[in-house]
Amino acid sequence: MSNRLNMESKNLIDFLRRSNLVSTQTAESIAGEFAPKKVMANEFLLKDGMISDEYVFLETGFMRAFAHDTEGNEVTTNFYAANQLVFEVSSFFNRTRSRENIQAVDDCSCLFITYEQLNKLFHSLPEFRDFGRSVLVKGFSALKTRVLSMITETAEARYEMLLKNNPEIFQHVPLKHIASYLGITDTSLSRIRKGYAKR
Amino acid sequence: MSNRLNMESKNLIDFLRRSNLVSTQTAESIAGEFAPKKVMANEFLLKDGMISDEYVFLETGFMRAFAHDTEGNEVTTNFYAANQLVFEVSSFFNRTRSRENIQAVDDCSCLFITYEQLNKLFHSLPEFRDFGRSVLVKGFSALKTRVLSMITETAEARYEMLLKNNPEIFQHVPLKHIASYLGITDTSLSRIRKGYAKR
DNA sequence: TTTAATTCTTGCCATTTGCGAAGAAAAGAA
DNA sequence: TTCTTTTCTTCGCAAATGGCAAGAATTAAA
Repeated sequence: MSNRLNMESKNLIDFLRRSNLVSTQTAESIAGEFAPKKVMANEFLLKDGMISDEYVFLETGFMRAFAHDTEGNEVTTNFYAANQLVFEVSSFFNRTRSRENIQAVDDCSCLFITYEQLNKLFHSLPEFRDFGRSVLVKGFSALKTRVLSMITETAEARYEMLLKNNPEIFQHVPLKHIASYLGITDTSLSRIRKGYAKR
Repeated sequence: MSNRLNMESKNLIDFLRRSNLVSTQTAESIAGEFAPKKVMANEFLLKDGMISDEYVFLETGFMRAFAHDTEGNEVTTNFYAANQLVFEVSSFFNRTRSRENIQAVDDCSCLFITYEQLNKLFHSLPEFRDFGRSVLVKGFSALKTRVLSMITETAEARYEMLLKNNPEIFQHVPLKHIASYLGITDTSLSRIRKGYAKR
């Protein structure tokens, strides 16, 4: 394997290592299976109706996932910053058509493996299985937190949380996408930002 | 293994089989590891602050999961009917303290294995690994759908969906629990049921 | 640079939902 | 059955949010 490829994999190796579920050596051999891939701004990593076949690590760039509601409006379901995994769990693991789109916001450089490769690695590397499970569980847990905040917090509180915890999102996407992610209209978000609820 | 135990496991075996991921033989040997357990009405299968150590199959009865919001109000996060798995993903797999409670609504009879047993089975039975992954992925996907419906649908539409798809819930728990699950107050739910939005 | 498209803000008004409280209804306990 | 507790409904009012539309601001394209 070329030195250059090693350099490219460094972030992925670190990402694998940080889980504390895989050894350095295993992390390196896992990362060695990943192939590079560029996605230019506005291009789609996944289109609804397609079956996702790529388990993607985002090295640089920024992505957004969205679905369409019954009236055809875009509803943002997720944002992805660098050094994160980007894939649609349901389509990828169930081999079903995705209901979501994943689009590059900026030019992105990625590393990916296919479903088949992932399963081979799961089969041969118990550590990677644990890692894969951990990814799912963490995502699950984050989603639960999100449901809870949708139920118990006001839109204003959810906005402030997002601003505090994920300020980078605001540097990459228009407010209307953030609004739909928060479950409100762009009008409401504008009012919230204005601080019209001053007391 | 006693005949009686086999009888008790029948629903679990069917449940495992229906995934199409495990053979009948494997399903039987998996089910053989499960131990029975009763949870009387109002008792807790899991209390917040505890670390969940049981992967539970609910044979008969009905359960409810709930968390507390910042003001201490109960927020229902899930309902569990018979022939379903009942466990808190995050606490169980991450070995962390649960933020949720799971309480028996009626007298329940369950079958369960521990975290350790589950991992042993995962290690020795690839088919069961696939099953376990499928359970996680399905739950993940259902949660996503829920978030989307919270964002794109009115409380009335969410109520009608729940009534249509999960009518059994209404036979087991008071409306206030259903209200908090839908993300509204019991007052609002009452108005929606009244049909005040008649047109 | 000029034009066009997109995004963001604002105002008006309607709708949805919440809050607190009171009473009715139902369920559970004595 | 009678009493007590819980649940459910209803009311008046306030707050949050949406829909529509117009214009301002920003960004992209020509």
